[in-house]
Amino acid sequence: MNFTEKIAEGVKAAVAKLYDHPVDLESIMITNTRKEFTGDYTVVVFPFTKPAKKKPAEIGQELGEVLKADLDIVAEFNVVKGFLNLSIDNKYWLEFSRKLFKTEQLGQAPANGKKVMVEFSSPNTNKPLHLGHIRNILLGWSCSQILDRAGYEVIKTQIVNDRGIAICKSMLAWEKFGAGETPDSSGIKGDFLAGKYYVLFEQKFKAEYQAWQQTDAAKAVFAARKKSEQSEPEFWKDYKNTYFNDYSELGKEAKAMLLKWEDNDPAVRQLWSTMNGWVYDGFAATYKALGVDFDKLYYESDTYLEGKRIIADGLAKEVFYKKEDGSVWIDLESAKMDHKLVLRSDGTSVYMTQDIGTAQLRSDDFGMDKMVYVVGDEQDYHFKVLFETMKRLGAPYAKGLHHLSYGMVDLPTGKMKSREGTVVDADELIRDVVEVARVNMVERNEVTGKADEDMEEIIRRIGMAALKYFIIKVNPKKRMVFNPNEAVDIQGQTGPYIQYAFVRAKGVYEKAVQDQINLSLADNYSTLKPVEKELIFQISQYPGLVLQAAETYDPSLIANYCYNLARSFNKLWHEVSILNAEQPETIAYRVKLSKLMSETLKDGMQLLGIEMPERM
RNA sequence: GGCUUUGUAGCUCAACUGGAUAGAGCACUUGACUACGAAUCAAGAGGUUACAGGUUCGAAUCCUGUCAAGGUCACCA
Repeated sequence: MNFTEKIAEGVKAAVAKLYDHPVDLESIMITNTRKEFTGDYTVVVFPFTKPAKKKPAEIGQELGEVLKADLDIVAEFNVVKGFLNLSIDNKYWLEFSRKLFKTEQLGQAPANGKKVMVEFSSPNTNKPLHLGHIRNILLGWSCSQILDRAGYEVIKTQIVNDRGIAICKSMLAWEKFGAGETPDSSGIKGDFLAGKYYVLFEQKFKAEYQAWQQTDAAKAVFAARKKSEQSEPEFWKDYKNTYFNDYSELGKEAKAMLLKWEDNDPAVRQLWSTMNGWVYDGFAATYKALGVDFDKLYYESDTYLEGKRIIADGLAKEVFYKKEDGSVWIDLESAKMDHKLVLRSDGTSVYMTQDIGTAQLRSDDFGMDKMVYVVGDEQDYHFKVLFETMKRLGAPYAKGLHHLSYGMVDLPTGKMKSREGTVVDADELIRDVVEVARVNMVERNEVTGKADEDMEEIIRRIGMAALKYFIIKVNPKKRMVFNPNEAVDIQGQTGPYIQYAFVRAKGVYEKAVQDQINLSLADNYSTLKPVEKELIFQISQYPGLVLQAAETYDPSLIANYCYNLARSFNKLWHEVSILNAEQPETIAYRVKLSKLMSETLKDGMQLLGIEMPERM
């Protein structure tokens, strides 16, 4: 048992003894003592003022005396206002740390027999990945690592939005204007090439739309607008989709292509799989650079039919209802939501249809207990509706569905907008951060004069750590600001800072092994300085933190923890000497402590998808 | 407009889920390198936690209202 639990038990017994009052363990508030006070743990005594009918300070004094007498771990206590600060006997800290030294995999929870599926990335196949995807991918990857460590069997997946009008736009533009260009012939990465034609389509469409606005037909449409106060530019902006669907030549062609696709037209299907193939190759390269992979991919083109089948079933079970025009809806008013369309009047599927089908297919494949969707917060409502719908359909995993909703990544100038060309490309960003790491490394090497063939990998790890840590340290639900023009920090609360603490600690341990220092002498160490205790204390928090991060789906907890741990170690580093300590048992103890610290850091950072360099 | 999320130092973020004097980093000022590595450490300055009420021993955190920013309310995905 850990100290907190022992103290809680002690407080429970003491309150019963002193005030004849039962308290349950969960309601006892025990916090870590703030560093401006002496002590390790603090019991908040305010809750006991009612049953005890005494002043907080008095209760604290009485409780403290009983705890000191009854609990051998409590060495000293002091009372400040309503706070009872307890100091744990050094003896127990030492005993505790020796236990930690022997632990194999700190933080690895035993398997809980449950399966969880984590869906992340899920890009459209008409353009390359950007900064927003990076946040998504890092969150999803990190979450799956954390859940794995918390004892779940994890399946990493994504839904590839490989069909629909968007990809048809790219295909059409390529067919009309591409002149047979391929990634090989042009040297352009596949996802960028598809993106190029998507943009080209939008440009051609925009030109067509603007020309049309001058026609008499358009003028009649504008004159007949409902909101008479609306200005012409505003109206045309709102009208764009209607124009695309009802008037546009290009729109007509794109939609015709979509219909051919749905009819399995061989030529269209051929072009579709060719262009998607280019895109997948491009994505694969980006995923590799980010160090992530997936266990199973789902393609929208495969799942939308399953969705339609489930809608038909649900219609029979009266989960859904059909309107006169043939469209199918679900009434969620009893759950304080609206009516939502699940199937168009022409029988074709919508977004919701596909998600319903995908969920069912996944359950058929894996029988998961939980599923986490890593998707931006603009889709909060969509997932509320989806989860409620799955519940009503009676899916056994419905209550295990979770939307890991995260805020957008903003630029200092505001939102990223593809139309304004402010989208930060993922590949480019990765190249840039590694380049910053390289420049720094070169500067350092001019001083130290060391360089070798492993350097390239070390530089890559440092650059990626800087980028990943910057993004993952922010609480997912908050919007975050990223300035691509400023180099990603490598000093202070950053990935490289944590890597540096790791490299130091690891270096000390390796040197100790090389010098054949007798590490078993650590058992004789008995003094224990505050900086050492602080480190043990923090390391002891790690397993609980992993579980908390898993429960809250929040990798930023781990990120902030790693920083604090690294900071404590750096502090210790400056305050005391490790290999040059006076007593052999002190050296041995500190070496072991450094090793434990470095292993914990490495593990924590691995959960964030950040690799540690051997040297820096 | 309805619903919803977020407002914390100049900037980027914390705050153990209601606990003590709201903490870090960057930037700024000042000290500490003969490598157990200074990508570090120590110190200084920087705050009416958007605003106004309320709840209680105690509020950045919970409730109400106001203001600001974002999202959403498609037979788009």
